[in-house]
Amino acid sequence: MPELPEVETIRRQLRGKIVGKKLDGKKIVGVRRRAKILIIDFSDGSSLIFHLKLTGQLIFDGEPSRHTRHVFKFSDGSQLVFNDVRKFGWWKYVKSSKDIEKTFGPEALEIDLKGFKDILEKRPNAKIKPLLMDQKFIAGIGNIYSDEILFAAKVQPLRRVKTLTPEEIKVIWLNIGKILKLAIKNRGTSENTYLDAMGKKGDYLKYLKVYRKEGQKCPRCGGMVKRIKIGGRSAHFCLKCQR
DNA sequence: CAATCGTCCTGCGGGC
DNA sequence: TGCCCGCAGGACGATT
Repeated sequence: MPELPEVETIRRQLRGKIVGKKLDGKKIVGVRRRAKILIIDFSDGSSLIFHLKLTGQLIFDGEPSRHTRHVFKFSDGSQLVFNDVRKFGWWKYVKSSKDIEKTFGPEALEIDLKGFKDILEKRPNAKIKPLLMDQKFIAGIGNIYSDEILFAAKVQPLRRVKTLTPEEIKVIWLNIGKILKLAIKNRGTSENTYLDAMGKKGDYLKYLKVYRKEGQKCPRCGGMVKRIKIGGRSAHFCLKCQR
Protein backbone atom coordinates (compact mmCIF):
# COMPACT_ATOMS: atom_id res chain seq x y z
CA MET A 1 0.00 0.00 0.00
CA PRO A 2 1.36 3.34 -0.96
CA GLU A 3 2.77 5.26 2.00
CA LEU A 4 5.21 8.17 1.88
CA PRO A 5 8.10 6.30 0.17
CA GLU A 6 5.86 4.83 -2.51
CA VAL A 7 4.11 8.12 -3.33
CA GLU A 8 7.44 9.94 -3.25
CA THR A 9 8.88 7.39 -5.69
CA ILE A 10 5.98 7.93 -8.06
CA ARG A 11 6.34 11.70 -7.70
CA ARG A 12 10.03 11.68 -8.62
CA GLN A 13 9.49 9.44 -11.61
CA LEU A 14 6.46 11.35 -12.88
CA ARG A 15 8.09 14.73 -12.47
CA GLY A 16 10.68 13.86 -15.08
CA LYS A 17 8.04 12.55 -17.45
CA ILE A 18 5.18 15.04 -17.35
CA VAL A 19 6.37 18.49 -16.27
CA GLY A 20 6.04 20.81 -19.25
CA LYS A 21 3.37 18.69 -20.90
CA LYS A 22 -0.25 19.69 -21.29
CA LEU A 23 -3.37 17.99 -19.96
CA ASP A 24 -6.74 19.28 -21.23
CA GLY A 25 -4.88 22.33 -22.47
CA LYS A 26 -3.40 23.11 -19.06
CA LYS A 27 0.36 23.20 -18.69
CA ILE A 28 1.89 21.04 -15.95
CA VAL A 29 4.41 22.99 -13.90
CA GLY A 30 5.19 20.57 -11.08
CA VAL A 31 4.53 17.30 -9.31
CA ARG A 32 4.47 17.43 -5.52
CA ARG A 33 3.65 15.17 -2.60
CA ARG A 34 1.98 16.05 0.71
CA ALA A 35 1.49 13.18 3.17
CA LYS A 36 0.35 10.30 0.93
CA ILE A 37 -1.28 12.64 -1.58
CA LEU A 38 0.23 13.20 -5.03
CA ILE A 39 -0.33 16.67 -6.48
CA ILE A 40 0.05 17.64 -10.13
CA ASP A 41 0.21 21.42 -10.44
CA PHE A 42 -0.91 23.46 -13.44
CA SER A 43 0.31 26.87 -14.51
CA ASP A 44 -2.99 28.53 -13.56
CA GLY A 45 -2.64 27.45 -9.92
CA SER A 46 -5.10 24.58 -10.11
CA SER A 47 -4.12 21.00 -9.32
CA LEU A 48 -5.00 17.40 -9.89
CA ILE A 49 -4.72 15.46 -6.63
CA PHE A 50 -4.59 11.71 -6.02
CA HIS A 51 -4.86 9.40 -3.03
CA LEU A 52 -3.87 5.82 -3.86
CA LYS A 53 -5.19 4.40 -0.56
CA LEU A 54 -4.53 0.63 -0.50
CA THR A 55 -4.20 -0.58 -4.06
CA GLY A 56 -3.95 2.47 -6.28
CA GLN A 57 -1.36 2.66 -9.04
CA LEU A 58 -0.29 5.55 -11.27
CA ILE A 59 1.62 4.20 -14.23
CA PHE A 60 3.16 6.38 -16.90
CA ASP A 61 2.39 5.07 -20.38
CA GLY A 62 0.84 2.00 -18.78
CA GLU A 63 -1.54 -0.32 -20.58
CA PRO A 64 -5.13 -0.01 -19.33
CA SER A 65 -6.50 -3.14 -17.65
CA ARG A 66 -9.80 -4.15 -16.08
CA HIS A 67 -8.71 -2.35 -12.91
CA THR A 68 -8.08 0.93 -14.72
CA ARG A 69 -10.27 3.72 -13.31
CA HIS A 70 -9.07 6.53 -15.52
CA VAL A 71 -6.56 7.35 -18.24
CA PHE A 72 -5.10 10.86 -18.35
CA LYS A 73 -3.90 11.71 -21.84
CA PHE A 74 -1.22 14.33 -22.40
CA SER A 75 -1.02 16.49 -25.49
CA ASP A 76 2.10 14.73 -26.77
CA GLY A 77 0.32 11.36 -26.87
CA SER A 78 1.75 9.95 -23.65
CA GLN A 79 -0.62 8.96 -20.86
CA LEU A 80 -1.00 8.29 -17.15
CA VAL A 81 -3.03 5.24 -16.14
CA PHE A 82 -4.78 5.20 -12.78
CA ASN A 83 -5.50 1.63 -11.62
CA ASP A 84 -7.17 0.62 -8.37
CA VAL A 85 -8.31 -2.92 -7.59
CA ARG A 86 -10.21 -2.09 -4.40
CA LYS A 87 -11.54 1.28 -5.52
CA PHE A 88 -10.68 3.05 -2.27
CA GLY A 89 -8.40 5.49 -4.03
CA TRP A 90 -9.60 8.75 -5.52
CA TRP A 91 -8.52 11.66 -7.63
CA LYS A 92 -10.00 15.11 -8.09
CA TYR A 93 -9.37 18.39 -9.78
CA VAL A 94 -9.18 21.42 -7.48
CA LYS A 95 -8.80 25.14 -8.08
CA SER A 96 -6.29 25.16 -5.24
CA SER A 97 -4.67 22.36 -3.24
CA LYS A 98 -4.12 24.62 -0.22
CA ASP A 99 -7.14 23.49 1.78
CA ILE A 100 -6.36 19.81 1.60
CA GLU A 101 -2.67 20.34 2.29
CA LYS A 102 -3.31 22.07 5.58
CA THR A 103 -5.32 19.15 6.98
CA PHE A 104 -2.09 17.22 7.53
CA GLY A 105 0.50 17.40 10.28
CA PRO A 106 4.18 18.07 9.58
CA GLU A 107 5.85 15.95 6.94
CA ALA A 108 7.58 12.91 8.45
CA LEU A 109 10.80 13.69 6.60
CA GLU A 110 10.80 17.40 7.42
CA ILE A 111 10.19 17.47 11.15
CA ASP A 112 13.27 17.96 13.35
CA LEU A 113 13.84 16.29 16.72
CA LYS A 114 12.60 19.28 18.69
CA GLY A 115 9.48 19.51 16.57
CA PHE A 116 8.87 15.80 17.03
CA LYS A 117 9.24 16.12 20.81
CA ASP A 118 6.91 19.13 20.81
CA ILE A 119 4.07 17.34 19.03
CA LEU A 120 4.51 14.20 21.15
CA GLU A 121 4.00 16.32 24.26
CA LYS A 122 0.51 17.17 23.07
CA ARG A 123 -0.55 13.50 23.07
CA PRO A 124 0.93 11.92 26.23
CA ASN A 125 -1.72 9.21 26.50
CA ALA A 126 -1.68 8.08 22.89
CA LYS A 127 -0.30 4.70 21.86
CA ILE A 128 2.78 5.30 19.78
CA LYS A 129 1.91 3.18 16.73
CA PRO A 130 -1.55 4.62 15.99
CA LEU A 131 -0.10 8.07 16.65
CA LEU A 132 2.66 7.60 14.06
CA MET A 133 -0.05 6.63 11.57
CA ASP A 134 -2.27 9.62 12.36
CA GLN A 135 -1.88 11.93 9.36
CA LYS A 136 -3.04 14.95 11.32
CA PHE A 137 -0.23 14.31 13.79
CA ILE A 138 2.62 13.46 11.41
CA ALA A 139 2.15 12.95 7.69
CA GLY A 140 3.18 10.06 5.48
CA ILE A 141 3.58 6.99 7.72
CA GLY A 142 1.23 4.00 7.38
CA ASN A 143 1.03 0.47 8.71
CA ILE A 144 4.14 -1.03 7.12
CA TYR A 145 6.61 1.69 8.02
CA SER A 146 5.23 2.33 11.51
CA ASP A 147 5.90 -1.34 12.33
CA GLU A 148 9.38 -1.15 10.85
CA ILE A 149 10.26 2.15 12.53
CA LEU A 150 9.20 0.89 15.96
CA PHE A 151 11.10 -2.35 15.45
CA ALA A 152 14.25 -0.43 14.60
CA ALA A 153 13.71 1.73 17.70
CA LYS A 154 13.05 -1.35 19.90
CA VAL A 155 9.79 0.18 21.09
CA GLN A 156 6.52 -1.75 21.40
CA PRO A 157 3.59 -0.40 19.34
CA LEU A 158 1.35 -0.18 22.43
CA ARG A 159 3.69 2.02 24.42
CA ARG A 160 2.09 5.25 25.63
CA VAL A 161 3.88 8.40 24.61
CA LYS A 162 4.35 9.57 28.21
CA THR A 163 6.29 6.40 29.06
CA LEU A 164 8.87 6.95 26.32
CA THR A 165 12.33 8.04 27.47
CA PRO A 166 14.07 10.97 25.73
CA GLU A 167 16.47 8.44 24.24
CA GLU A 168 13.64 6.32 22.85
CA ILE A 169 11.98 9.38 21.34
CA LYS A 170 15.25 10.30 19.69
CA VAL A 171 15.74 6.80 18.28
CA ILE A 172 12.18 6.70 16.93
CA TRP A 173 12.75 10.04 15.24
CA LEU A 174 16.09 8.94 13.81
CA ASN A 175 14.51 5.80 12.38
CA ILE A 176 11.60 7.67 10.82
CA GLY A 177 14.19 9.42 8.67
CA LYS A 178 16.44 6.43 8.17
CA ILE A 179 13.76 3.94 7.18
CA LEU A 180 11.68 6.24 5.00
CA LYS A 181 14.80 7.38 3.12
CA LEU A 182 16.04 3.83 2.62
CA ALA A 183 12.58 2.84 1.39
CA ILE A 184 12.57 5.74 -1.11
CA LYS A 185 16.01 4.67 -2.30
CA ASN A 186 14.55 1.22 -2.95
CA ARG A 187 11.46 2.66 -4.68
CA GLY A 188 9.10 1.46 -1.95
CA THR A 189 7.63 -1.83 -0.81
CA SER A 190 5.68 -4.10 -3.17
CA GLU A 191 4.11 -6.16 -0.41
CA ASN A 192 0.91 -6.49 -2.36
CA THR A 193 -0.16 -4.60 -5.48
CA TYR A 194 2.11 -1.57 -5.37
CA LEU A 195 3.97 -0.64 -8.54
CA ASP A 196 5.98 2.51 -9.19
CA ALA A 197 5.19 4.96 -11.99
CA MET A 198 7.25 2.85 -14.41
CA GLY A 199 5.15 -0.21 -13.58
CA LYS A 200 7.96 -1.85 -11.60
CA LYS A 201 7.92 -3.38 -8.14
CA GLY A 202 9.70 -1.63 -5.28
CA ASP A 203 12.65 -3.37 -3.68
CA TYR A 204 12.12 -2.57 0.01
CA LEU A 205 10.27 -5.86 0.66
CA LYS A 206 13.58 -7.58 1.38
CA TYR A 207 14.33 -5.10 4.15
CA LEU A 208 11.12 -5.74 6.11
CA LYS A 209 11.89 -7.10 9.56
CA VAL A 210 8.49 -7.58 11.22
CA TYR A 211 5.65 -6.46 8.94
CA ARG A 212 3.66 -9.59 7.98
CA LYS A 213 6.31 -11.77 9.69
CA GLU A 214 3.99 -13.20 12.33
CA GLY A 215 5.31 -16.41 13.88
CA GLN A 216 8.79 -15.94 12.41
CA LYS A 217 12.01 -15.40 14.30
CA CYS A 218 13.13 -11.87 15.00
CA PRO A 219 16.15 -11.17 12.74
CA ARG A 220 17.78 -9.21 15.56
CA CYS A 221 17.37 -11.35 18.68
CA GLY A 222 15.75 -14.61 17.57
CA GLY A 223 12.61 -13.87 19.57
CA MET A 224 9.10 -14.43 18.26
CA VAL A 225 7.42 -11.89 16.00
CA LYS A 226 3.85 -11.38 17.16
CA ARG A 227 0.85 -9.80 15.49
CA ILE A 228 -1.74 -7.99 17.54
CA LYS A 229 -4.69 -5.76 16.78
CA ILE A 230 -4.60 -2.13 17.77
CA GLY A 231 -7.78 -0.27 17.00
CA GLY A 232 -8.77 -2.84 14.40
CA ARG A 233 -5.42 -2.66 12.60
CA SER A 234 -2.62 -5.21 12.70
CA ALA A 235 0.66 -4.42 14.39
CA HIS A 236 3.75 -6.63 14.20
CA PHE A 237 6.59 -6.58 16.71
CA CYS A 238 9.19 -8.75 18.44
CA LEU A 239 8.03 -9.96 21.84
CA LYS A 240 11.58 -10.09 23.14
CA CYS A 241 13.53 -7.06 21.97
CA GLN A 242 10.85 -4.39 21.61
CA ARG A 243 10.06 -2.84 25.00
C1' DC B 1 -13.26 14.40 23.96
C1' DA B 2 -10.45 10.71 22.63
C1' DA B 3 -10.72 6.06 21.23
C1' DT B 4 -13.01 2.61 18.80
C1' DC B 5 -16.05 0.68 15.35
C1' DG B 6 -18.25 0.19 10.82
C1' DT B 7 -17.79 1.20 6.08
C1' DC B 8 -16.13 1.29 1.43
C1' DC B 9 -14.03 -2.92 -2.08
C1' DT B 10 -11.93 -6.99 -4.18
C1' DG B 11 -8.61 -10.76 -4.32
C1' DC B 12 -6.65 -14.21 -2.04
C1' DG B 13 -5.82 -17.99 1.03
C1' DG B 14 -7.31 -21.27 4.61
C1' DG B 15 -10.34 -24.83 5.76
C1' DC B 16 -13.27 -28.50 4.71
C1' DT C 1 -11.49 -29.29 -6.79
C1' DG C 2 -14.44 -25.84 -5.51
C1' DC C 3 -16.91 -23.12 -2.46
C1' DC C 4 -17.42 -20.18 1.48
C1' DC C 5 -15.71 -17.28 4.76
C1' DG C 6 -12.65 -14.09 6.74
C1' DC C 7 -9.09 -11.00 6.29
C1' DA C 8 -6.27 -7.00 4.55
C1' DG C 9 -6.29 -1.77 5.20
C1' DG C 10 -6.55 4.50 4.79
C1' DA C 11 -9.41 7.53 6.30
C1' DC C 12 -13.80 9.23 7.46
C1' DG C 13 -18.12 9.44 9.92
C1' DA C 14 -20.78 7.63 13.72
C1' DT C 15 -20.83 6.06 18.20
C1' DT C 16 -19.49 5.24 22.97
